[in-house]
Amino acid sequence: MTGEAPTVNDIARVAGVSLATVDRVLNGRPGVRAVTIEKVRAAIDELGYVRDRAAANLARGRFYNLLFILPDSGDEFVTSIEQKIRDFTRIQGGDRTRVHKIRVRSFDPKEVAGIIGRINPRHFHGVAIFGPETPSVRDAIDRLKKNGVAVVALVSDLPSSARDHFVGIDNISAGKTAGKLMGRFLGARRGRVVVLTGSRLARDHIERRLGFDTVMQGEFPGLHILPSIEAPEDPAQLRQLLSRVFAQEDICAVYSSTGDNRGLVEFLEGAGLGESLTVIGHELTDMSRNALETGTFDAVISQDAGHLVRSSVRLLRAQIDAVPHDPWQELIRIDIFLKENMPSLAELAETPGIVGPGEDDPL
Amino acid sequence: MTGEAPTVNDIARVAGVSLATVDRVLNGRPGVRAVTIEKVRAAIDELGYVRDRAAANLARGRFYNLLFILPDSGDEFVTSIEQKIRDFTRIQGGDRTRVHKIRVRSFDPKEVAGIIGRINPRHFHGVAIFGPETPSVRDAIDRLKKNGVAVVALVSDLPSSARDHFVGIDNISAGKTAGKLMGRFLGARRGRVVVLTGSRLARDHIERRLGFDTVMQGEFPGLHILPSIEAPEDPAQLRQLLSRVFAQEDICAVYSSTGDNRGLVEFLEGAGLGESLTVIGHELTDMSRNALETGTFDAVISQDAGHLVRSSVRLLRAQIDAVPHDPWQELIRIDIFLKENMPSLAELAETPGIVGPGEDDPL
DNA sequence: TTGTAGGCGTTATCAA
DNA sequence: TTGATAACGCCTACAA
Repeated sequence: MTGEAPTVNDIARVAGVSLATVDRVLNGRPGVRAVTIEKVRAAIDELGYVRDRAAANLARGRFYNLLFILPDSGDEFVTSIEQKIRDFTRIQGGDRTRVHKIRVRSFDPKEVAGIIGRINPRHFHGVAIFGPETPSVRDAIDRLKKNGVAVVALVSDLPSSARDHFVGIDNISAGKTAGKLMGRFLGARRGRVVVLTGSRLARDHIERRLGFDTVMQGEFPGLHILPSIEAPEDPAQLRQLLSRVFAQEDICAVYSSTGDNRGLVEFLEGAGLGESLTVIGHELTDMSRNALETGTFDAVISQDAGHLVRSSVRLLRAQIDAVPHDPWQELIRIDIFLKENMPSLAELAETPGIVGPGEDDPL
Repeated sequence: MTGEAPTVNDIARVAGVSLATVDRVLNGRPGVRAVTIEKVRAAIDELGYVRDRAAANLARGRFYNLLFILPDSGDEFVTSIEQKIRDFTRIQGGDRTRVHKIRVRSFDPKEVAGIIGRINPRHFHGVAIFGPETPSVRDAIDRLKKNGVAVVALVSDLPSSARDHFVGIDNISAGKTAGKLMGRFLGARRGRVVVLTGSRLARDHIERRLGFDTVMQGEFPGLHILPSIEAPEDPAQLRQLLSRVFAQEDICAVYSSTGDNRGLVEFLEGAGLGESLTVIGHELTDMSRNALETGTFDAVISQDAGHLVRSSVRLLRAQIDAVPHDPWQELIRIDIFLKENMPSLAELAETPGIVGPGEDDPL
């Protein structure tokens, strides 16, 4: 039951060949007779051999150099992704994975394509891209892939490209979820609904709006959805804009599909509007967490930034090594947070916490 | 930038000592002069050394033998945890971690304590326990801990014991979440609410009920919560019982705090009641997923079984190695699923999927 | 108190 | 087509 795991040596012995031959079979290298391959195979099956990947990486001297390309905005959500990349490095440091990041002028297709084009395939083995879906970006990704670099699209999918995976949520469903929740929360109430979208040239916001509208029109015809407002990134500008919008009568709800909640929350709390309206935002950030706490927000639709980062890393590594992954683990969930189920920071404080390499123990 | 990572050899060279001395300092072993320790420390800092834990484990020949103790019920939720343990083994096989599991007569304190007491600390380095909180269980855990075995409480906390961590959700908050959602979904409607609880002698169900009641009484006084019904595990029995309960007038909602939705869903669909009632259940299982799809369930409060398993394993390993963990990653979220944000099986099918050790490549 | 040498499981470089 | 043999980064006898 506790018997030590079989190793290549065991296989070699059982198959009556040398280590080198076993290795050739294991790694599908040429120069082995079919008969010999069969002998080795048989031994592998018989012993139930499973390769020790850590030892393999050690011997190979393999390092995983990964790059995250993120939009260069002050957006709370993007900032939290950056933070999680740092956390990852701190915790997982020393597992032969190095994660770098670069910020690119907010969804500027030329810039993004340029950066991708300049990636040295000998240096970076995998890239996670949070960027716009344009022909130039697509072509740059396809060239990267041709050069053997693993690629995942982050947050906003790039389905027309050759990216290996998409790491993020289905934004149409996220929009539908927001819509359903809003409709049910409002119940029999009728009125106008303000919708705020991001200024990004990205699929994610368009898709959220689409999903939201689908549900609202289909299931809650009593609510009147106003035309989308493209939210400026500067919180102060947004506040001004909102005060004009709220001059209208009969507004009963707000749906913000952006990942930046600063301007909206500041406006609502300043105007004392939060309590009376049904407000649903995106991404659990400091601002939205607070807004849930005070009752300004009724719900937040979110995707876990830490999960996005770790999932990207795992998928890139799996792609590089051509090994399988667990799709359930990599599926990013569309989180719904109410005040009641919001993960509290206090909860985390009770645990040992993320400690650095320790004064006397650089593990 | 890509410079190879520093190794013990580099430290030895820079500090002007031997590998063995470096190792002694790294592992805090005795027999090194303070001056030497300082030299080594300095070299470590200077080079920014981070230990390669995989190599360390390889050298040590370390294996992690972990044991999951689960209640022996046909419960869908427990079954899904078992499944995730198998998935973990399949995917993570070969990372020097062996996960075993044992089923214990459903929440029988004597049995559980007996099993825990019989664990050989030389064989198992870590144990995850999903069991009842009784003095005998607590004492058995405390003895285990004294023998140097890492212990986590799974799903249902054992706070009075010496367990190292709790892996699961805050069930009071989960109950509150269900209550809030139900209250808001019902809006102005009034009526009676049926509550189903598990037959387990466990904290989790008591806590859920507590949280649920708190919110209902505090925020939705128009709803009348009926006394809890302890649901029998046999679906057929539960159906019978429910048909008697539903003879009452004016029932507008059902909250089931169990993780087994078979009997309830079968009853509701059989009686054609799903659509008109507001129904909230726990745990995303085949049954509840289906019930969301058809509209029988309005929402499901859940905790990710895969996350529970992986988190337990990571925490046990971190405890065994005395290394830090990422509390954000280990925090189990209280998931809310509506039909709209339910992870679909189809979504997973598009990916490569969990493949076995492959015919020609036992990686 | 310190150092040397060998080994963990795998891969890679030779030579046979 | 095969097999010795030396790495990889770390740990652990045992020797000095």
